[in-house]
Amino acid sequence: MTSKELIKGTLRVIVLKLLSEHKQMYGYEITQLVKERTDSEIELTFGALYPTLHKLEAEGLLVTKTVVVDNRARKYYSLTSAGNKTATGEVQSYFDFVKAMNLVLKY
Amino acid sequence: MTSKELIKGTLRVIVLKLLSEHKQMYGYEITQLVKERTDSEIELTFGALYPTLHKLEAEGLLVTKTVVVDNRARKYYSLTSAGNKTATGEVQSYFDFVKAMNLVLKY
DNA sequence: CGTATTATATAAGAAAGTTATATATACTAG
DNA sequence: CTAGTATATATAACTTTCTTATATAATACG
Repeated sequence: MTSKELIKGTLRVIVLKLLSEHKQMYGYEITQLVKERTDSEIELTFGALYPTLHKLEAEGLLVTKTVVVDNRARKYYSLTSAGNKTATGEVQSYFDFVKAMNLVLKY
Repeated sequence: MTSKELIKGTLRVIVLKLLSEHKQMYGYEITQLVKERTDSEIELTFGALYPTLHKLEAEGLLVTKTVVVDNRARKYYSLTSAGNKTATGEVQSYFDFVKAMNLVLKY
């Protein structure tokens, strides 16, 4: 994982986007998908991921459902309709921000 | 200014890059150049900028020079050679991170 | 039987922002 | 002539967000 500090502010967007793609995901699954897609360049930590998920839940953007799989409790997170709208908006904001950054850094 | 939270982690890169382009810049000038280049999408706050500049100074990446212009003290910041090397590296890391983010978000 | 992998979660601490505040000059508009 | 805007630097209090450490527990592999 190259840049640890750059993840600041983007964790929320990552989570919203992945949950908008999948009907439901559990925490560990989210970290593994990010790791897989980025060839280990971005590795989410649980200490950052769970507070983010809990905050999204508190905001009413996602709901949870606990299921027992292989004798282990697994907690699934899925976006509400408000969560899906927010996801679309925040992904757009992220790309707008990257465009703005390009204007600053391209010289 | 659209996305306030996304600036987290990128302020340092912005400052390093702008200072690597210009022999010297003062704080206000940095905020104005960012605002100008991004058509006001990114507006740096002084409460974030000055601590960042002071941290870079403490790390030996920049040096300061105070000059009086129009009866007002103006503090110029300029990168050391170590600062220039760091700037190149951190700008590269930023772009690598954006590429990784694209891999996560492009689906 | 110990280590790695899978799996969730909290707590303490650090880092990096935001917002508010203080200070001060110069220019512009009413 | 004075109130507001622009120029200019800086600190302090506070909040958010992330890192690191810790606790817990089952399964699989060797």
